[in-house]
Amino acid sequence: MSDTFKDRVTIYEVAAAAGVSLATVSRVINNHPNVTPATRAKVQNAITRLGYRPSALAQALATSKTTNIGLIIPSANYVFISNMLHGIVMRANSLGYLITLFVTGSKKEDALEAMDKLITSHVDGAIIFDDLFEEEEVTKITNYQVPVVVVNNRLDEDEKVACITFGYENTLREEIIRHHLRTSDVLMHFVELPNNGRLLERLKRSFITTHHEEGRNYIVHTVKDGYHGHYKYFKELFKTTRQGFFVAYRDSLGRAITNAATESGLRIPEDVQVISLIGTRYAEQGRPKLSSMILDMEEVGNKALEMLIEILEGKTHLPRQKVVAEYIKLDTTR
Amino acid sequence: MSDTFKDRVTIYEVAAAAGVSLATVSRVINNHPNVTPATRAKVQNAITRLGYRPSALAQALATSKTTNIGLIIPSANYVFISNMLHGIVMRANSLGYLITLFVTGSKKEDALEAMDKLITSHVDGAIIFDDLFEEEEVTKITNYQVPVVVVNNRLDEDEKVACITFGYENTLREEIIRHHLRTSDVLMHFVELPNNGRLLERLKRSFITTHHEEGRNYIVHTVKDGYHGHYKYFKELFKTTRQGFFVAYRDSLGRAITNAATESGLRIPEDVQVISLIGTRYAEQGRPKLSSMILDMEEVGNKALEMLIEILEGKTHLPRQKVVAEYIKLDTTR
DNA sequence: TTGTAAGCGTTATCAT
DNA sequence: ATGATAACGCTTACAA
Repeated sequence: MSDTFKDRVTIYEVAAAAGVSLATVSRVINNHPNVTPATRAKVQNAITRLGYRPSALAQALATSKTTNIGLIIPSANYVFISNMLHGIVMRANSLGYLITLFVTGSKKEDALEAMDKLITSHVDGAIIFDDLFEEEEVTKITNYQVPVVVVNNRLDEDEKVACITFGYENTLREEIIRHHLRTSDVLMHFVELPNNGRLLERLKRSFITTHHEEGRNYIVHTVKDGYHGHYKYFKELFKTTRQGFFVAYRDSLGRAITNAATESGLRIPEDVQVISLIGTRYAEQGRPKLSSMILDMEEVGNKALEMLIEILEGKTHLPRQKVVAEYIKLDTTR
Repeated sequence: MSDTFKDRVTIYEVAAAAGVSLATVSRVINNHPNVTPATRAKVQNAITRLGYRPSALAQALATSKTTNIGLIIPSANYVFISNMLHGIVMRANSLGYLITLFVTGSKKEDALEAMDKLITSHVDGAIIFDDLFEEEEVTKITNYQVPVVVVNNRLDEDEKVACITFGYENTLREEIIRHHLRTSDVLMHFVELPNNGRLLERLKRSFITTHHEEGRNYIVHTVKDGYHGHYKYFKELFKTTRQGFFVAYRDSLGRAITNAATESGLRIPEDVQVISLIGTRYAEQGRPKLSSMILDMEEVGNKALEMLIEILEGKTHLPRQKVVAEYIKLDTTR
C-alpha cells in the first residue's frame, strides 16, 4: 500500500509539462522577478494542471530553513498552556511559520529526549515552556544553532537566553500578601498542589518570606490533585478553622474552598477570603466569583513568537520581556 | 548572525572523525546489523564527541518518511480540543511521531490554506478535526497520498475516508430528550451559540425532530458569546418563565442558566432543569453540579492517532470508530 | 530571461 | 563488513 504513495508530483514533471527547466519552475514558485509573464503563465498553468505542491522538505534541505518552529511544553492539557499555545499558533500562522509540538511529561528524562528530538527535527527556532530544564540544557540547544525563547523558567535571572518572565511574584507579594498583612490580622493559608513546577515554588517562597519580613505566622497546605479530595479536605478544616485568607494555586482549588466554606456555614468574604493564583475565565462563572490573579497567556504566546522571529531575522539578540499579572478583585476578597 | 548558524555537524564529519565512510555511520545510526562492534564503538564515540544529531530533514528526503503527522483544528483554545490534542500528542510521542499544528480559524479560506500547507509540509499523515471541510476537500488530500483520519465531520455518512464519529446524537435523543418528553410536560429549551459548528447543528436538528416526532413544542435560544451576556439574558427570561428544561451547548452556558435561575428564586432541579452538552470537569465543580454529556476527548485523540498509524503501516484501509458520549446525571436534572 | 550543474544531509544499492 | 555512488526534490550560483 505504501508503495502506491510514491507518486508525488515533482518540480521535474512540472518543468517537463511546461517545456522549461526546473530552475525556471523554481523561480516561478518563489516569485523571482526575472521571468517573462509568458513563461510564468505557462508554468503556473502546468502547476495547477498537475496539482503540484513544492516539497517543504526539499526546500528546507536546500535552504536550511524549515519555517517550522518547535514548542516544548509539559502537556497540552492545561488551560493556561493551551491559551499560550493558541497565542503562539495564531501569530506563527500569520507570519508563515508552523508549530510542531514536543511534550515532555513530568519526568526529566522525557524533557531531555524532547530536547533531542527538537534538535534533530531541524526547526528554525524553539519556544520552551517547561520548568524541568536547567540552564545548561537550555544553553546546550543554542550550541546547535537553534534560537530559543524561554517562557517563565527560573533562568529568568541569568542573561544568556531570551525569555519572557511573569510579573506574578511582585503582584502577589505587594498587592495581596503585604496589603493583607498590614490591614488585617487574619491568618493566611497557602494552598498548593505537589509538583506544580517552579512558578508555584517561587510564589510559595515569596509568600513565606513576606510573612517573615512582616513577622507573621502562616500555614501551607499541600493537597493531592482532584477536586473532590480538595473539597473534603477543606470541609474537614472548616470544622475547626472558622476564618482565614486562602491563597490557592488555581481555580479548582479556590472553588473547592469556597464551596466547602459556604457549606460549612461560613460567609465569604466576611469569614473566609480566597484568591486563586492561576485564574481562568471560569473564575468569574461560579458563585461567588473568585478573586484571582490573571495572566493573559495568549498574549504571552504572541510575544514569545514575535521575540523568536525577531531573533531569527537577526533584528535583536537577547530580547527580554515581562508580562505582568493582574489582580482581579471579585467576590471572594475584601 | 544567521551566517554563524551554518555549522551543523554532518554525517561526513563524523565519518572523517571516526575514520570510516559515511555509509558506515549511517548504518550505526540506524542500528543496522552488519557493523563490527569495534567500528560501531569508534563511530559512536565520534558521534558523542562531536555532538552529532542526524538531520530529520535529510532523512525524510531520503526515505520519504517524515515521522511527522499533521493536525488540523479550528483553534487550540477550547477545552475539548486541547483534551483531544493532548490525547493525540501523547500517543504520537510514544509511537515516535511528532505533531505539527495547522489552525484554520473560522473562515473557509483559512481552512483551505491550512490544507494546502499540510500538503506541502510533507507530513506522513493527517488528523482533521474541523467542521469547515466538505467531502471533496478531504478526499482531495488523499490524492496527495496523505492518509487521513477525520474526527467528527459530517462526512460520517460517506464511506471514503477513515473517521471517528461521536455517539452524541443518539445519547442526547434517547436518554435525555425523548425520556423527558415522555415523563413530563415541561417545555424544553435548546440554548445555542451562533456558529458553533456542525456538531451543534446536528444536535439541534436532533432536538427538533424528536420534538416533532413526539408532537411537542420547544424553544431555541441563540445567544451571543460571553458569560455575562448569557447571565443577563436568562435573568430577564426568568422574570416571566418560571420553569423549563434547558439543553445548553456547554458548561458556561449551563452555569449562566443555573446562576440566573437560583438568583431569580427558582429551585433546581424542581423548577428548572439544565444539562450541558459539551461537559468538562468544571461541570461538577460549581454548585449545583451540572448534569452533562461527557465525551472523553483524550480517548478520541488516542484512537485517532492509533487509527492513522495503522493506516500508515498498511494494517488497515478505512477504519471507522465510534466513541460514545455518556450522560452524567448530577444535580441539575431529575 | 533561461538553462546547467553543484550542493543540502541523508539512505540504499551496488560492488568489493 | 565496509566503501563508492546514485538517488531524494529543491535552490542557487554561474553560464549562456
